[in-house]
Formats: sequence, C-alpha cells, structure tokens
Amino acid sequence: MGGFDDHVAIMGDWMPPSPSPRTFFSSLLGDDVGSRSTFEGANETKHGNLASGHEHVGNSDVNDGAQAGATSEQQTVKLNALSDQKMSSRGGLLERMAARAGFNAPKLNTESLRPADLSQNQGIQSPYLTIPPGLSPTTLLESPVFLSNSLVQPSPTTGKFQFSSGIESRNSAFMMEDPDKRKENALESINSSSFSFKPVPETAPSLFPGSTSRVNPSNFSQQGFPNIEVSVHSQNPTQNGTFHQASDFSRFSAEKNVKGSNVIQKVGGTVENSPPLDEPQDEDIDQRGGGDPNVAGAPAEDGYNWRKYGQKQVKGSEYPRSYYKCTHPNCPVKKKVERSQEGHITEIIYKGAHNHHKPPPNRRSALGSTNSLGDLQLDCAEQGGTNIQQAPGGGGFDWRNNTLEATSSANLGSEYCNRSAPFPAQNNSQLESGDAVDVSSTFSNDEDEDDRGTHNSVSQGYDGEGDESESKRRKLETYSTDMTGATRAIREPRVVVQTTSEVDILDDGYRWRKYGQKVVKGNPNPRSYYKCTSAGCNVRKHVERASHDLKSVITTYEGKHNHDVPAARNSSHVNSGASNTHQAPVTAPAQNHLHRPEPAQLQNAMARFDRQPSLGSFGLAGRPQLGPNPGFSYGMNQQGLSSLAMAGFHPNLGQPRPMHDMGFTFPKEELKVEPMLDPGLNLSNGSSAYQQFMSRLPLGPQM
DNA sequence: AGCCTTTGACCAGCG
DNA sequence: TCGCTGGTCAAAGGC
Repeated sequence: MGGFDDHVAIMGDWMPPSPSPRTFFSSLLGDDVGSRSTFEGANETKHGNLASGHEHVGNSDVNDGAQAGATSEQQTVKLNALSDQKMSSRGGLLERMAARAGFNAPKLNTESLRPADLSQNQGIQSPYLTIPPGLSPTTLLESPVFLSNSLVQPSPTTGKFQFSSGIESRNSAFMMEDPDKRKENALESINSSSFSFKPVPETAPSLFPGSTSRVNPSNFSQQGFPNIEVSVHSQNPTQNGTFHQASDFSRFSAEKNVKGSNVIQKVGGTVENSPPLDEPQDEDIDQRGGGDPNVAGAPAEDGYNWRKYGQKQVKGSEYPRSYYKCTHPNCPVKKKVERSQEGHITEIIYKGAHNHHKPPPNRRSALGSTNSLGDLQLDCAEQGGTNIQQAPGGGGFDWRNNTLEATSSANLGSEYCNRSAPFPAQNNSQLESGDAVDVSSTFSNDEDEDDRGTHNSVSQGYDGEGDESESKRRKLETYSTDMTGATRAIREPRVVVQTTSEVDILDDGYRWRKYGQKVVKGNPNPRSYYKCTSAGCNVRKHVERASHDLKSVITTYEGKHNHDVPAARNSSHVNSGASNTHQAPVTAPAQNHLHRPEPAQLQNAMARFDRQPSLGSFGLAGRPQLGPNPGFSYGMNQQGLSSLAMAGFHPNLGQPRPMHDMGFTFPKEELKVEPMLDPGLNLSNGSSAYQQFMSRLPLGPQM
C-alpha cells in the first residue's frame, strides 16, 4: 500500500496547496461537526465514555489520537479491549479484521513519553502507544508526520478507504467519507485491530532536518538512502488476542537517531505495523498466514516478497532470528524476524528501504493463503479508481515520491490495482510518458506496476528533472530489466555464453550466489542457478554443461550489469593486472589474462541496449516487437551488431560461422553468444567472453 | 523452471 | 590469538 505518498497524493488532490495539518484536522475534528459528531458518536456508541475520562474503553487507536487531538488535555488514553461480543457485533467484517490483525484489542497508553528526552523512550518496551505529556496530541496533529499519515486515499468509486496504513489513515478516512459511511468506518476504526501509529520517518523533521510534510526527493538516493529504525515492541509477544504495540513518533525518532540504520519493529501479539520505509501494512497481514500474520511462516505479510537466507539463535533472544532479503531484484532491503515458538513474530528489524512497489497482489497471493487474495482484492477495490500513486515500495521510496505525487495528481494508484490496464502513460505527467518510448504502453504486467513507480521515483527522485534523457533511459531500463513478473511475457535480456570451462564462467568478476540447482529438461546435467549478490543487481545466470558436449559449459545471463565489479575477496587475484582494481573472487586460470571490461562498459553496454527504442532496422528474424525487446538484442543497432561481429561472436550457439555471416538468430528470445576464433580475443574464459561481448558493444554516454 | 526454505558452515567484527 | 556472536553463504531438497 502506498501509505505515504498515497496520502500526499490525496493531499494534492483534495487539499489546498499547502494546508496546514492543523487546518486540516481542525476542519475535520473541530469544524466539521458532522464528522466529529459521527466520530464521537461512534466512539460513544462503542465505548460509552470515550471522552469522559482518563481512560477510554475501546480498542481503537487513532480515534483516540484524534480524540485526544480534540481534547488536548488528555494525556492518557488507555484503551481496553473490546469485548468479543462487541467485536462480533460488527459481524464478519470485524472478525475478519481482527483475524487479519491477529488480535482483538489494542491498548493505548499515553503516559510515559516525554518529548524532552526522547532517548528515554528507547528503553520503553511498553506495549502501549504513548504520547508524551508535554506533547499534546494537537502537536502530533501538527506534525507533518501525522499529516502525512492522515492523508488517505479514498476510492472515488466506492467512497471507501483502504484498510491500511494504520488507524490514522482509517480515522481520516472515515472522517472524509460521506456521512453515511462514516459511522461504519468509525466503527471499523474503533474496532480496527491494526492499530498503527505508523511512524513515517520520511516526514519526520527529526529524521530529515528541514523537511516538511513533503520530502525533497533529491534527499534520497538508492545508494545513500538513510536507514531508519522503528521499534514496535510488545512485552508480551506471545499473548494472543491482545494487541500490544508501542510506536510513537518520538520513540521512533529516538531510535532512529540512535541506531540510524534499521527499521525495527518489535511486535507483539500480532502486528502489521510496517516500517516507515517499507510501509507494509495490514493489507498484508493475511497475505500468507490467514488470520494471524505472526503465526508461522509468514515473513511476507508486509506485502513484499522475502527470501529467507538464514536463521540464527541470537544470544539474548529466546527466539530464533530469521534473516530475510527482499526478493525484488533491485531492492536492498533486509529484515530480521524473531518468532516465538508459537510462531508469533516478536520482533522485526528492517534494514534499508524498498525501492519498488510492493509486488502486485496477484503475485503475492500466489504465495500465500487462500484468503489473501480476497483481502487484497478488497484493498484494490477500495483503492480502485483513486488518483493515487502507489508509491514504490510503499516505503522509503515513497518518500522520494512524496513531493512529486503531492504536486501531481498521479493516477497510478488505480493502475496498481487495475492489472489489466495498460501502462498509464497519460496519467502521470512526471512519467514523461509523452517522451517515453512507446514501449511503455505495451506492458501491463505486474512488474510494470512496480517498475512504473520505481522508475517514476528514480527518474524524478534523484535523477533530477535536468536529465531527461537519463530519466528516459532509466525508464527503459527499468522496464526491460524487471520483466520478471507473473506474466513474464517479456523476458529480460539474455545472453547465452558457451565456454569450455566451468571455472571460467564463474570467474566473471562478479559475485554470485547459487540459489538452486536443477536438472532441466533436455539436459541430464544439472543446471545451477546464480544471482548476483550485489545489492541492487538483478542479474541472474544459470550454468549447465551442454548435454551434447560435456566440455562445454553454457551460461545464460539474464538481467543487466548495474554496478561495478565487486571488490575482490581475494586481493591476490590473478587478474590483478586488469584495469579494474576490483577483481574476481574466484580462482582463475593462470593464463587468464583477459582484460575485464570496465564496469562502466558493461553498464553502458547494457544501458545502450536499453536506450535504443527500437531495433526495427535490425530485422531480427522472427522477433515480435512487443515493446522493449526483452532479448539481449533489444536496442541493438547496426553498430552494435557490427561490434558484435567484430568481436567474433556468433549468436548461433555451437554453430560457428564465418565472420561475414551476419545471420543472427535468437531462439527463445535469447541471444546466444559463442566465442569464436578471434585472435584478438582470448575467449577461454566464457564469462570474459560475455564481458568482452558486452564491452565490444558501442558505448553510449556515461550513465 | 524457477525460486524458496532449511540448516550447517563460514566469515568478520569485537572484546 | 582466541572465542563469541551476528550475519551471510551455499548445498540440497521442496514447493
């Protein structure tokens, strides 16, 4: 869910250019009698004495926050659990909501925070929401954080708001809805189990000095993106049925300031409290696990796809810690999850920021529970038609989009849900759709949804408006790179390299992680799957010995070369003489004196492919031109082919042909590259052949 | 076919 | 230098 920039986008659409949070909430809480009355009525109906005293009964949260905003004297708001009867009074919806969140009654406590000493809050492991006494809820309301959190995305078609992003959104949502729906939503909010005083560091001044409710996208870059820690902790992680969560801005800021690298969620009972960067929200609660997302094997309830790469029993923790990486090709985000024996998540520590959308629901749902799809669909339905940009990643990248989306009524939100919609080139002016190669309108698969936002963010967020061509290039690159979605109708660029040394093929200067091995059809020899281990690199390859020639090793590369050759683990690599100081970690034959192309060359080579909008002049046999050519040939021009030919490559694997033979074929949308007897090249190293192939390609301007 | 989880091993930082 | 610890790798099997 695009929590933050969704909100901002809403802001852009719904509000005056720069309404103050106070104004905003004043209109909602104070001036808007209807809303207020509805709100209060809902609370009173539910809890009777919500506004009457020090304690409030109910299991809501932001309602209380809003209420507190209206009655700033109140500094303690403790909400007790709603009875099951009350929960059930809401019928299936509430039950489902409760099930989604895995708890029934959040408790809020606003006693213990003191803004003057935020650091103290770090130690607070209270399961309660705390608001510092000196910090009135009104202050919070004025916080750009709250503002951003308060902005929600209603569906123009349904008038409903997403059940997402925590109560603050819900609260705002029902207040902004038509009166007929406010009550219901108020009830839903009250009974919402997914309390989330979602910390939104992207707007927190403490995190980004000088920032306001909008964050300058230029403040963020993929490389330099600040990691942030947020802690949501429960003292009673195993307690079922009661939601405990402490998450407040102050504490968030404090922890961020102290640790400054991660987003920590200490979770009790059940939490779908997403880190500010990741913004995984309640939408994902039941992505896999059904009712209780904290139970067993639901690492991706936050909406993203994760790959578990380790598990460890950490000292001081009674529960094992699992390590996950976001599986998105370009996403560096990791998270650590601790679970109790019962499978309840007790702590989540996020590190990094997603630089992409959440994976589309249909893809995620394929992984998980039977009810996830329904919920996701609900979410989409609720979101459908909104003119909200689904922020990439819903997390850190959102921030970069915030300003952008806030100032342009992007329509991508609906696209996010509308899987069948073609790329909305016309929707977002900032997509430069008019300038974009028409390939953008060709795709409508899920990855596009991701990439759309990603690109949008990338090109606008830190590429800057000044580099239009770069923006375009990135867009193309994004599209051509991340075609790994469910449809996968268009594949990533592929290069097939045949060599005679398996060792050589592994020694391409990059670090690979083997993630699988399989015997594939047609080849009795196992195929090993590798991923580039560099963060942000989506290149994969699989290596297998040719079935017909055991001396030959066939390596198929897929994806593109967006980083330098990593630093060598072994500095004494035989290729130390290479131009690049970063050498391959793997042993290489002594005779391997091949030069390694400069990383920039590799990048440029691939980038050049991306930049080329068409290869029509090239006339690749039998290749349907469906937008960006997914094959390696994409964007290849005459010059490129010439270079290819000069390099002594022939795409017909195992079928050397005379150099003058320019007949290229691309079976299976793959460009097969085979080293030939070119005295100018030492192609004993298959990967080097690959690199040389790449390096021989005409280079465009530096990226 | 591709990707995931599991799990023991390995690595690096730190005291 | 050693041991501890957290984090990551990677082989193997499963989905």
